[in-house]
Amino acid sequence: MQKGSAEMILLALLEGRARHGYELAKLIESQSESHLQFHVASLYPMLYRLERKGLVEGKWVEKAGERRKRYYKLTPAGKKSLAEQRKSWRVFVRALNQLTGFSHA
Amino acid sequence: MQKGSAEMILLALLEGRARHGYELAKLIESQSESHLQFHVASLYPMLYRLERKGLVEGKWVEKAGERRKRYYKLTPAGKKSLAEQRKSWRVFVRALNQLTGFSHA
DNA sequence: GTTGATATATAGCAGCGCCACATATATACT
DNA sequence: AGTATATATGTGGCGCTGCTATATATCAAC
Repeated sequence: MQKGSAEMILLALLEGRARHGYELAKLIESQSESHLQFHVASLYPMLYRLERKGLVEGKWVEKAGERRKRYYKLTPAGKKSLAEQRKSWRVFVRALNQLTGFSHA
Repeated sequence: MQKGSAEMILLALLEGRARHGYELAKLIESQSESHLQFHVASLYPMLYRLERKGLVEGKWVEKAGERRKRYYKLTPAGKKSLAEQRKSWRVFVRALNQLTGFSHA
């Protein structure tokens, strides 16, 4: 997995709605047909980091007959950061393509 | 700049012909219109790493009236590694696109 | 003769993601 | 009742990658 992109992916997945850690991991693995997978153990520290940076906000949710879960959602700062990361991602891919002829198709 | 991609870029640039460190840095900066730039100081350690891993091979070249330069070229292992990295890069971009709707165009 | 471009080198550091391990609960199988 | 599996979160330690700062040396230009 491409280093440095994990954060961007997490933010993107939280864009639509709040999700909890385990859900994110499963989502990434299934949606990408196991091409991307990052280890659950990496995920939680990453979420803490994002929370510490103010990009996401976590909230404990407890339901009867279920384990407690921590749902994360994007903060305004998180949305802004995601937009910037999307932009620089596009710039990067374009530049890489030009430099090396690496195709994306 | 996307972490983990520097190595791939260097290998790709050495694919055609041998180049020296400073040339690589300038090439990356100019060809990408300064969108990608990595600092000269990062470059040399990276080249040593690639050499230690057997992916490139360095050779000192001395010419009268010029500073000595160290030209690096791809080894067979380097070519193989580049091919693999290109492949997984494509897989990654496709998966990312599917997961997040990130465009590359 | 000093500045700027060319060219290489090293020490130290922070972030990112991995691995191994740990904990706890609900469900399903046997 | 016992056990395995899936769900869900947490932690300590580690290695790689790339950055910053700094150093050295030569050539061209002014």
